[in-house]
Formats: sequence, C-alpha cells, structure tokens
Amino acid sequence: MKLEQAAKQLEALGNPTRLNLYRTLVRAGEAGRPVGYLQETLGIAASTLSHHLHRLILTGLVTQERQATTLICRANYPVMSDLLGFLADECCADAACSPASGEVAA
Amino acid sequence: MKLEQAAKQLEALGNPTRLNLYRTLVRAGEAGRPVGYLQETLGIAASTLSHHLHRLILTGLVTQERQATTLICRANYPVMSDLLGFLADECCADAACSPASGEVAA
DNA sequence: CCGATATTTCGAGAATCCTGGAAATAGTGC
DNA sequence: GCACTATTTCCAGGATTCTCGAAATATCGG
Repeated sequence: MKLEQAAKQLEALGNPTRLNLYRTLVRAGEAGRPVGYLQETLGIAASTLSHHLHRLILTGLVTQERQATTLICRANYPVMSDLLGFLADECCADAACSPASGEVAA
Repeated sequence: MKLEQAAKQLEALGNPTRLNLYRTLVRAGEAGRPVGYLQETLGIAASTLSHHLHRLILTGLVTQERQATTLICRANYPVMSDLLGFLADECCADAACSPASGEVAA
C-alpha cells in the first residue's frame, strides 16, 4: 500500500527534532554530514540522535555511508520526491490540481 | 517557529487513518463530506473519527461548516500548499533545488 | 593486539497516541 | 418544549514514542 508508506514517511518527518535533522541534511547536500557533527549541531544525546536517524533511514529518507570511523548521513532526494509526488497526486492541494491522474470524483 | 508548525502538520498526516481521511476530503473537493459519511466510508468508530478530525482541524488542514444537523468537512488547500512550500523551500528534494532561498552551505 | 574515537544497542521512565463504548451536547423540526 | 439525529466529550486500556545514560560494538592507528 502506497498510502501506508507515505504515512510512515510523513510520520518520520512529523517530529520537530527529525524535521530539523532532515533539513540539516538537505542543506548539507551531496557532502552529507557525520553523525557526530549532527549530534553537536542539534544538541541532543547521541543515543537520541541514533534513534531518530534510524527512523529516517527505515523510511528511506536518509542514507548512510561509512568513512573510516565516522558515518556520513545524506538526505535521499528521490524518496522525498516520491513522497511529494504522492501528495500532489493523491492529496493534491494546489489550485492547479488537474484531473490528470485517477478519477476526480467517480 | 515555522518548523514546529510544519512538523505538527506532517505528524497529523503521518497516520494511515488520517492520511486516508484527508485524501477522501481532498477528492471530495469543494463539496466536502459530512462526518457521518466519512465514518461509514472509513469504517471506524464515530469517536475515533472525531478524534482524528480534531487533530486535522487543529493543524488547519481541515475545516468544518455546519449545515443543519450535519457538519461538512473540507480539505483546506492553502494550508497544504503552505506545507508543500515549506518542504520545497527548507527541505527541497528536487533536482531543481536552486540556491534561491537561504545560504546553501554557509 | 591495544588504546582511542565514533556510533549503536539496551534498559527504563514519562509522555503521548490510538481505539472504541458510553454518556453528554448541539441543532432541527414539529 | 420534546423527540430525534448528528457529533463530540469523557473514560480507559494497550501500544508506541521520546529521551537519556550506561554499556556494547565497530573501525582505525600504531
């Protein structure tokens, strides 16, 4: 079910700490950010950060790559793009909501 | 804080029942749907629906209007549009993410 | 192999959420 | 005002979340 997955991703972003975390990663771009850097920047316990990071990774919104002892985290753009696509398609909120995909009212 | 509000709205949508509910309202368009209709369609207890509806209304994603004894619920497009705007602006996930708003990496 | 650094897992407490039934409230029509 | 329908509020139980500290794990440099 696509809806279930979208809900999970929205829920993952629906927490101030995680949304802030995700935003930080998006702004970091392709370079990504090490976990330790994020921990200092966000000012939360390492275990707490690990927990939130895990949730974002589970939904696919964030990926990790190991570089020696540090883990680099990156925002996974395509997944977010998919999510926005779902919202536009299923829950279109724009005035330009054309009846392109799926019956509008049956 | 805009981030706090965005997180609240994302959290409101981050539940399968509520996302489905919201989608139903979006598809209903300007006509909206009465609470009772939603309750039958979604197949959940009236009190449960009322609870979820309340959350969506608190975040501004849904509005209600009374028509005699029934309450008509409608998706509040501008709020969703604002939310998508925030995501595009702060957490841009598109390849076309230009460095228009805010420093990209400082 | 050992010490050092980076990160996760474990355990736990407080808070919040989700769900539904029962009772209360709001509004209508007579 | 009264019966009636539509909806919300109250209550409660079970599940999940959020947060952190302490301990465990992983990787590197020597």
